Amino acid sequence: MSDSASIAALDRLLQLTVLLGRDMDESLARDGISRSRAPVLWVISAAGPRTQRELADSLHVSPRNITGLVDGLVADGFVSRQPHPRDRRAALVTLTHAGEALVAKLAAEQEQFTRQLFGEWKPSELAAFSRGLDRTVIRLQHLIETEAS
Amino acid sequence: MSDSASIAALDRLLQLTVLLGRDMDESLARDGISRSRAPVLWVISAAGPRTQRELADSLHVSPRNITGLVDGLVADGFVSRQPHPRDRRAALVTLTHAGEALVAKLAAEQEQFTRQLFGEWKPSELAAFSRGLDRTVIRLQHLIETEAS
DNA sequence: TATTGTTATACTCTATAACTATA
DNA sequence: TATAGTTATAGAGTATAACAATA
Repeated sequence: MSDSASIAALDRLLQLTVLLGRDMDESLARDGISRSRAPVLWVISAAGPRTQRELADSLHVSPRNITGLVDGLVADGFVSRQPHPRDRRAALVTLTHAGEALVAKLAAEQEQFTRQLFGEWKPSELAAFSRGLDRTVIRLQHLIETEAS
Repeated sequence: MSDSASIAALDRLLQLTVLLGRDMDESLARDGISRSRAPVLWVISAAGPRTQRELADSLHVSPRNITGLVDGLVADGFVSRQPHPRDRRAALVTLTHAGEALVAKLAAEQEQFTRQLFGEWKPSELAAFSRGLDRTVIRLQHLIETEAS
């Protein structure tokens, strides 16, 4: 039955989601940040200083929520609100030195985690797995879009 | 570089985790339950009536947290607290008829979701992907255990 | 003494709605 | 008028600590 094989695959995927979430939470907690706040840093690190509206759109959360996340990051010294050069309503959320250092640390830890997770795999195995992940992501995005409409 | 291929694989895995979480949240919300409460039903459905202590251990959350989750499930009519036959301190959290119906509905939806996600895959592709998931879960469980010690 | 589950308390994350300052 | 971000308010989920009832 190909059906039961699919169900087993999804079960494992969901299990993996839970384990990955738990591991990430603990790892991030050791670095003094949470799973909700970390993506704020990643977006700014990748795209440069952003307004809170842009962050809210990128992360698919409400503007009010971003206010709270940024408040926390400011209190912990990882970002600062800089005046927007052309719009006095908006603030540009910008990485501090500590924020940049944290992003670098998170990236290094993620690299080490990757090595622990996939280091012993044969290239052909990794390639097949990656193709599977690709297809699943694409399929899932399509499902979400068609559901939303 | 096999290294960059691993990093790309983990990136996709994390992306998949986010998408899967979002989709699950919405799907569960339509059924009138949350991502924190649903696993309570799954455990009871699979293993029979459980004490709150057992649920807390199974789900790796605090007993206090289980009190709140069960309170919500009781209020929504999906479970009831039955007296424990041999321990008057404990209560056995038990599925109601509505709870059993909900679990059946969730299982059916998950099956349909599986078909949408993997239905068009070739058996060989699915098998390779599943093996990859298996290995990743096992490796991750091992990492978590060694970290904890 | 130890365990079960509660009350007390507190924090994070999330949302909607009303409001202020600016565009 | 419209937009950016705030205050006000509310609710879910999470945790620790102190406590009552029972083992």
